[in-house]
This record gives sequence, C-alpha cells and structure tokens, in this order.
Amino acid sequence: MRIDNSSSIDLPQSCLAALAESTVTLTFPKGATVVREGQYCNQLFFIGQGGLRAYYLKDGRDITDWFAFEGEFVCSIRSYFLKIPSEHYIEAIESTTALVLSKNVIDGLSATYRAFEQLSLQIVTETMLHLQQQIVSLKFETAQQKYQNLLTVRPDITQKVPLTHIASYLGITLETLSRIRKKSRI
Amino acid sequence: MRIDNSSSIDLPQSCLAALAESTVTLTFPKGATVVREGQYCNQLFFIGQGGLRAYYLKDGRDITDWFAFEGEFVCSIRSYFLKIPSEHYIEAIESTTALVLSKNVIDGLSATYRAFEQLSLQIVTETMLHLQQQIVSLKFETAQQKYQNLLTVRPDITQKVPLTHIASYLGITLETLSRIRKKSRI
DNA sequence: CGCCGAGTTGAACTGAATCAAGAAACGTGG
DNA sequence: CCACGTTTCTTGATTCAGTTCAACTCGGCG
Repeated sequence: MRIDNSSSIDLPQSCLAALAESTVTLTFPKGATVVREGQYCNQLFFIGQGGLRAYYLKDGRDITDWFAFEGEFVCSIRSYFLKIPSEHYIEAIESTTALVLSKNVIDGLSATYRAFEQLSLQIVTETMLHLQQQIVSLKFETAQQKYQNLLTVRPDITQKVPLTHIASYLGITLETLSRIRKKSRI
Repeated sequence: MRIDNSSSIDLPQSCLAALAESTVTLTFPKGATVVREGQYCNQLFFIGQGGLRAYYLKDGRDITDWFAFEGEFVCSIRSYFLKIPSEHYIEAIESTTALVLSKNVIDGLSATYRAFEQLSLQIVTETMLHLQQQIVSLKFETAQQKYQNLLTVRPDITQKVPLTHIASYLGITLETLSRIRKKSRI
C-alpha cells in the first residue's frame, strides 16, 4: 500500500489534530520484525524515515511482497482488511521511524470526517491500480523487463535492498536476476 | 471489478431512488462491443443478466483481463479512475442487460450519501484484495494450479467462455490449457 | 587470517511457448 | 437435413526462458 504525493485531499485542522493525538511514532532498528506471521495486523504503518519490507514464507523461502519507504504506507493487506491473522512478516530494512495508525482510529476518523474517508478511498484506489499494473507486468514481461520497470519506478532500490529480495519481489530467482544485471552492465 | 453479495451496507431509500432515476439499463446482443479502445470509459456496468468480458490487444493478440457476470461490475479500470482513454475493449459474451452508471452520477451520489461512498470504498477494497490474490497466483502457481483455482472460483466458466479467453486470462497459451485439461480428464 | 553472507557463474533440466497440422463442433444457407 | 466454411480445440515436435543445483568469488568483519 502506498500513498502518492498527488493526494489532493485536504484534511481539516480538527481531523489532523485528532489524527496526531491518536497516533504513535515508533522507531525500529534495522532488521527488526515489525509484524510477525499469525499476528493480527490491525494497523497501518506510515513511514517517516527508513523502509519496511513485507514478506512471507512460501515452502520455507522468503518471498518479498512489498517495499515501502519514506512517505508510503505498509500493512499486511489481507490481515488488515479481512481481520484474519497475517500471512506476512514485516521487517525494517533500515533503521526506520513510522507512524502507527490503528484500524480503530482510522475507522473512527473515517466516520467523523468525510475528507478522511475520501482520502482512504483514494489510497485504496491507487493501490488497486498499482496492483493491476503489476499483474500486466507479471503476465507478459520477461524477467529483464520486470527488473527494468522496477528500476524506473525505484531507481535506488538496489542500494537499499539485497538482490534476493528484489528477485523474489519480481517473481524470479536470484540467479536469473544476477545474469540480467550482468548483461545490462556490458 | 466485482461486487460480492457480502456487501453489507444498506443504502437509504432516497439514495436508491436517486440511483434508479439516473441509471439506464441497456441490452447488448452477444458479441456486441460495449466499450472500444481509445474511448473514455466513464461509466460502470452492473450486470443484471449475461456477461461481459474486458480485453485488450497486445501485439495483435486478444488478452482477457476480466470476466463479469450477474451481479458484478465491469469497467475499464484505468480509464474510469484515471480519466484516460481506455486500453480495453469490453464485449458481451452472451446477450446481456446491464445497468449503466456514469462516473458523474456515482461521484454525485458519493458526495450526497455517506453510505454510497462507503459502498464504493468497500467495492474498491474488495477488488484490490482480489487483484492481490491474483498476483500471488501469477507469481507462484503452475499453469495447472491457475486453471484449477479459476474453476473453484467460477466453476461454470468453461460453459460460458471459449478456452482461448480463459487461457489469456490465466496468462498461459491455449495449447497449454488444452493439455492441462486433457491430463485432468484422465 | 579465516569465516560468512551476498552475489556470480556454469551446466543440466523443465514447464511452457511456439509453430504447425489436423479433428471436432457449430452455424448458416441451400 | 446435409454440405461447407469458420471457429474452437487437440495433438505433436521443437525451442527457449528461466529454474535448479552446485561450485566458486568477493568484500566485510570478528
């Protein structure tokens, strides 16, 4: 889940105040586990500084589902919305400070403030569109194209995250990614 | 885009009335093109009877992106939300009657009726979760598993739609799908 | 220095794509 | 109701992108 700076909805002062009041800022050291599999993830993390990674274990392998950096949200998406135990882990890629917004608070603010609910809708809509694009990519692009797309969207990703995670995010193996990078280096 | 019968939000009478008033029901014969590439798709189609298929042309090949049947929505998702020309065609799989809801009307009702906006949010959220599952499927499942998943979700799909469209929806070739079906027939 | 995690490289293997041809089903008009 | 063309589906042979498994390199760090 992700929020673009295109978000054009202004929240009223009182809403911002209420938000600030019911919000906690937490700092996680690099490598910390923020959410564990099996937990109910009933909060959103809005990242102020650093980065978080959502992943899950598939047959013992670590599969990255989502990266989030400054100004973006993460949560365990199905756990949050369906109120089921999380299949995901979320960990800090680097030392990270994040605003923690619990679902209760969000639902409360949505009920009180029209604008807040509209903002929610916008964020969910953007996420939906993002996922839709990812599907097109997965369906038709070669490993090479997938990697290059990622680079255009997040040029700095290779500095921040080890290749294994990038590979699993793209749905390819580490070895394939390594070969791709070799080719484009020439 | 899809609406589950789990949708638990009640719309007030007045909202339903307003909705009914600004809504048109159209009937499309089998094979009719409902939306054409390049058009602005600024409406939602809610299917009463029959089925619609969203597809696009990728290097001249017909690629199915979405099926929708009774009680479900379709639109050209990026065109609708981003107000850009549609990359998709939408066609009637069978003779189909559908409610046509224009974006204007929807936005108007959302502004007036809280419940309507909540319903929108719910639908978008469900669609987002659905897409997320599709991504997991595309990333890790074999052609065989993808097909079997589809069958559990839409057991009747093979009666309604030719295999080519099912194949492109799953991101596999017609030939592969045929072979899969042969194996499971034994 | 030597270990360890991260990345690279190579070789063999495999699931699915592609290309090509034929069989079934289906509809339409005579 | 049958003949014919079209569309849909099946089958086979070949090729290819990407996986798997295994060994090797490199850079840090106790």
